[in-house]
Parts: sequence; C-alpha cells; structure tokens
Amino acid sequence: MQNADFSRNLLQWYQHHKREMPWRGELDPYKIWVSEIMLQQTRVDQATPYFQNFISLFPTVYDLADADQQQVLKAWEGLGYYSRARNLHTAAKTVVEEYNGKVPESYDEIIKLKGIGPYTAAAVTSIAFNAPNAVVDGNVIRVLCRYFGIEDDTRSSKTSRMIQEEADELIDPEHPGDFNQALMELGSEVCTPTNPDCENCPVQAGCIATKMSKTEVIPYKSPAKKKPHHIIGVGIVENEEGQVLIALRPEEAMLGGLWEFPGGKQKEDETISETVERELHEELGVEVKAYKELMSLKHAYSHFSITMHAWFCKLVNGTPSPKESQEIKWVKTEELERYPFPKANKVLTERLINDKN
DNA sequence: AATGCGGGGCT
DNA sequence: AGCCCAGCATT
Repeated sequence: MQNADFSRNLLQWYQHHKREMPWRGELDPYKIWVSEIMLQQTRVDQATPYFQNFISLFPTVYDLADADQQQVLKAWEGLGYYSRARNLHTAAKTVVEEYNGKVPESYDEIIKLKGIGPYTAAAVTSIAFNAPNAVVDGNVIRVLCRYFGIEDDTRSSKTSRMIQEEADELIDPEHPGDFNQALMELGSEVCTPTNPDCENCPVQAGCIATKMSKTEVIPYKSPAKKKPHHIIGVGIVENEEGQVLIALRPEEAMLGGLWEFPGGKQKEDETISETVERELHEELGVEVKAYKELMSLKHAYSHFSITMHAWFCKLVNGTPSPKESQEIKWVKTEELERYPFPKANKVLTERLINDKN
C-alpha cells in the first residue's frame, strides 16, 4: 500500500469515527499544549474533566504563568505524574517571559520547553501549526509494529528510533495534525492491545501482522521488573483546636509540592504504631503516642506499591518542626480540601472529613 | 541505555 | 495481579 493510499484510507476512517474531545477543533496552541501534557501516559476519559477545569482556571498562558504552584497542583490533584504540572507551570512562565506569550511554532524551539519531549513537540506543532512532524506514542508504536511486522522489543530505544523513522516516512504532509490524531485514534479504537478489530481497520490490506496472524504477539515488549511492596505508617496528629498536622513534600522529591500526613516505611522487628512514632520523631522532632488506627489502605505507585496504616497520635513532648519536609501546617479538617494531596493521602483526608460529619 | 515517576480501567 | 495508557527528565 502506497503512503497516499494509507493516508486516504486512514483519514476517511477518522472522519467517520473520531471521538469528540474538548480540545478537538481547538485553534489555540496553548490549549492544545495543555491537552497533550495531560494526555501523556493518561487516557482521554481520565484527562477530559481535568482539562475542562484547568482551562477554566487558567484560560491563557498568562493566567497559568501568574498562578501559584499550589493552585496548579490542586488543579492536577489525582491526575498523577505531578512533574507534568510543575514543568507545565515552569514552561508557561518561559513562554510569557522569553516568547512574548506566544507558544513557539518550530519543533526545535518548542521541545526546549520543560515537559515537552519528542511526542509533545510533534503533537503540538502538527495540530496547532500544521507542521509535518510525526507523533510516536503508545498507540502509534502498536499500530506501526503490526503494520510493518516489527517484532523487536518495543522497550529498546533502537526500536523506538526505527518506529519514529517509519512514522516520519508515512505521515501525510498535507494533513499532519489529522494524520497523527487518526493514527492514535486507530490504535485506541481498532488496533487495540488485545482483540484488535482488524475487519474494521482501514489499512488492514497492508498490515503484515494481520497477514501473518501475529497481531497477538506484535508488538513484543520484554517483561517489566517486579515492583516492591512497602508497609507504611503515617500519623494523624491532632491538637486541642481539632486541627491536624500536614507536611509539604520537598520540590525535588516524588510527589513534590503535594501535602501528606507525615510517616514512613516500617522496619523489621517494629510494630506499625512504633513505626509511626519513630517516623514522626525523625521528621518532626517530637515525641508522639500512636493510640488508635484510623484505617489502612493499599495503593500502587508507578514503581512500588504500599499498604498504608494511618494512626491517630497524641503529642507527648516537643513542638513539631519541619525536618525532612519543606513546611508543616496545622489545619482544620474542613480546610484539608484546599490543599493538593496525592491519592493515598486524599483517601485519608476524605475519611477524616466524613467522620467529622 | 536504563530508571524514576501516578492513577485508573481492563483483562 | 499485571498491563496499558496521546512520555519526559535525569543519569
């Protein structure tokens, strides 16, 4: 199948099957940019409500550049990969300060911005500026590996380069934005990881994996490393005014800029209440008594999983001061909603708020 | 080239 | 329980 036929078939299919998305048809490169950052490693359905809310809070790149990081992280709360939000915020300031508020139009310029890599640079320039740069995301990797019969390990960077070259060769220079989106949509809706709907694929005629009955083994991805599991103990420290103590995670740490209940990993030969008491001594320089468990929960992060035990604590001796965290704060239960928390801690705040009522 | 970085939905 | 998702930054 020639490139022109591939593109014609693909774009015709796309015209009839494309899903509605709030950023589709959007001409403002800032909004395209925001959508693409949110869509990194994130499904359309999960990102959509966040996009609506984010744009209503920060309608222009100036609004975003002027915002506090805490506002930006609050808007990102629950979406994950929070470095995306911090980098997007940084990049918005760069665009305002160094590009006069205009998103740079060239691939080589836009990729210099924090949080914009090869995928996002190609996506924004092709969709917003009609530049013939091919995107390679998880969908495109799957579609092109099958179409060209590439059986190499998709985890290796050599394979990524090969797929990028194929995509650059294949892209329709007349309709780069639609071509890119159509290829991703095809991967999402037809050329799915399991049980691809090959009978309804617009480019099935040229697909090697279909011809060889290898759609179930292509793309090949080498096995992932097993994730470790940790037991975590955290303390809910209350004072006489009914406030609880929360801590701000350091900027450079995982979940940087988000708030949490202080705590840490259980050690061998230690009960979980002892863990809480030891961790709070190390992190806040105080002596506490962990006297009652609030709840426990399981949570999976990107590279490890935890079982978290949350214990109510009484302050026995000392005044809390931030040691490992950037800042600490006493807040009323109903004020917890103002602060950005990662998921596992968010569950705890909701439990505290509900128990109060 | 390899690793760290969230959370949710599907299998 | 594991896999995947409109990946990027850092080492």
